[in-house]
Amino acid sequence: MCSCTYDGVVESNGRRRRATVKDVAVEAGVSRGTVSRVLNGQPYVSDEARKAIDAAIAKVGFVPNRAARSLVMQNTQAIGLIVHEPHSLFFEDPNIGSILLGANAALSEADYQLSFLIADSPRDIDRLARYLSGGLIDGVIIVSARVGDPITRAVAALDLPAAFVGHPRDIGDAAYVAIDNRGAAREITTRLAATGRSRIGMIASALDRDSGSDRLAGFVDALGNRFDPQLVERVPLYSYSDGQAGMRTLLDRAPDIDGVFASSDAVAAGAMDVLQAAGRVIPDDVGIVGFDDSSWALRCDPPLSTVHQPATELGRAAAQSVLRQLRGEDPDSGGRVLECPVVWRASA
Amino acid sequence: MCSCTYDGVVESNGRRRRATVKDVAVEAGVSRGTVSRVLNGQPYVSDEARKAIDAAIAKVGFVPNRAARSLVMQNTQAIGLIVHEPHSLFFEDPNIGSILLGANAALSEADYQLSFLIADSPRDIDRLARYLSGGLIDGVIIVSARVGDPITRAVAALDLPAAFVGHPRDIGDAAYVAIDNRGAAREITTRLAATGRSRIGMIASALDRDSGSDRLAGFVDALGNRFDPQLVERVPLYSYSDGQAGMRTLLDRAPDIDGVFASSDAVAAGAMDVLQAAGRVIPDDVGIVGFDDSSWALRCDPPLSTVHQPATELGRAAAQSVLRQLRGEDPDSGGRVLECPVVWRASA
DNA sequence: ATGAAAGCGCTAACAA
DNA sequence: TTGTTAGCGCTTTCAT
Repeated sequence: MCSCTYDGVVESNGRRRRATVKDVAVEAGVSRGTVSRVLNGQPYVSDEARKAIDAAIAKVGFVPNRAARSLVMQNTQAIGLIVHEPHSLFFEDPNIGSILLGANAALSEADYQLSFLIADSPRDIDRLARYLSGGLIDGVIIVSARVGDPITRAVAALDLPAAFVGHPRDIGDAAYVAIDNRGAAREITTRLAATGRSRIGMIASALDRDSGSDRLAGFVDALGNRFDPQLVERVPLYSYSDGQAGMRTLLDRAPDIDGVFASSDAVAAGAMDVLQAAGRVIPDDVGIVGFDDSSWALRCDPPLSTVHQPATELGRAAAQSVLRQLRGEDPDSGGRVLECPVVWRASA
Repeated sequence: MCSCTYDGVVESNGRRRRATVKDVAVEAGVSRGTVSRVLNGQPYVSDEARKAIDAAIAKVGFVPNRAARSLVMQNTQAIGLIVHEPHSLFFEDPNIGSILLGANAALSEADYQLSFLIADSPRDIDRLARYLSGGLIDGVIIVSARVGDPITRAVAALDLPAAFVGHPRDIGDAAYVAIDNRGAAREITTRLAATGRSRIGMIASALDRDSGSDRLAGFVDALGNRFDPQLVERVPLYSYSDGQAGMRTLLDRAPDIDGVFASSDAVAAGAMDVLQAAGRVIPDDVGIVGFDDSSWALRCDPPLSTVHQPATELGRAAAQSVLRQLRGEDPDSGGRVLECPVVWRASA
């Protein structure tokens, strides 16, 4: 139960008004400077004054005006998180929620407010650029940027403290937190091959992003000279329906396929449904693995072998990187790469 | 391609600094007042001055400081959207993304920034209350509040312009935008019954929220005296796994069940998987319907009959309500209830 | 049509 | 230890 009163102060004309430092000062019988010192936990305040001020704050229900403080401090204690995902797609991405939560947790500890900013239309991007440069935000976390992203450019132009989740190639030496998509893809493909498969294909998505192209590269790495380009099908999105479509094509082109690396769990789920509808038994006839370790993986039957993404940690680390930059600490010297273990289940 | 330069202004000591109205004024050879008038599109500015100022703005790369403007205007052109969902659960809710997008679209048109605020822990709620009262936000949209929610109380205490998505019973005459959960539940249950089912059960979730209890009430309405309490199973969440659990219990208790109203599509998907695993054929042996018309519905096999929620519209309408309140227009006289048509597919 | 000047609420430098 | 004062960058009277 919160006992806070947001009473404000009654003016001579009878209207209520939000209390200001001045009201507190008058009520406590001290100066505004002293009130400010208490507010900011600075030393050189007598116990007596501090007590009087605390009482006065409670009495008039004072809450500092952040805009005023921002104006003088040149900071806002708020950090933006931009997801540059087209349209409503970002809710299909199982990681974004966790990234958001991880970032929020880290910022919350440092008493920063997370502001989730949506870039849903060109107009949004414009407004966003203005917002970023308007000084309402001290730093920014950028998720799922592409190479050549206008948001990336705007942030660079503003040199706003920023951290990327993922690693587009054109962010210079900006901070980023990523996973080793290529290494993980290589590892899970190798394991899939080790289950005795000889005709392994891939449904590759989102090749315009580092995550997508890296997963494909890892797949190629793992197969080495056994790699057959015929067994790779490219689709636009990490989605269930693109998984279905990709699998249909692959099945047409190579009915003898006995292993599939799907670029995400959602893609794997779509592929699995198509395979099963075509009478294939998983994992007996075809082994299949995904990527993300999202809720899709457990909904599959049999449950999906996949790569676990530390999404919460990605968000948390990105937030911490921004906070560190804000404190003027070492700029993380580039980026951090987080572990993403393979989770082996029954689908392969 | 954006030609904006965020150059700022070079100081005597050589360091770059963000340009201010004063810099623009000097550059254009006018006063700050005139610059401000141009910035705010006010009349009584000569074409000559306006042209000089526009040029100066471009030259020095001026972007207004929102904090300063907020301080004097007492508003921020930003509106918060609070989702009070425990933990990471809010990304499981298929509607929240659309609500977010709808709200963003409406606010974007009015040149407001949407700030998505997360209430993930008690500490968050505290910080949130401070944030709301800190004047960084002009109004707020509140999603999935429960009765007695501390956020609701804080907002009421601040009398911040607010609109609820959904209709908790204790929000007084605050604005809200909702669907008629009870009516829709009644309608879809009636239709399910009309397919010739005689032993119809329900998996009821989230009874601590208006949406959950209303759906149950509608179910009871529809069945009238044919209602059998034995056929209702209560589970905590609108989730796939709670759907599975609920269906197992129901199947144990009433093996002759031939119709199921699941309180959400995710619940229905869980229930459907359990039914099929138990050898029931859908819709021949058991008819099943859901609620939400989310991506779950199409992922089911056979696809799910369900109630379409106009989630985007809910977000948009809530945003518009807040904007109207901000403009001092009629406070919407309580709430709006949006249509939610039944979508009939193959599962029943 | 425009300039000068007074604040919005807060912090910080300087005096005392 | 405390009070005084000068801004932060902007808008907005009130003169002119």
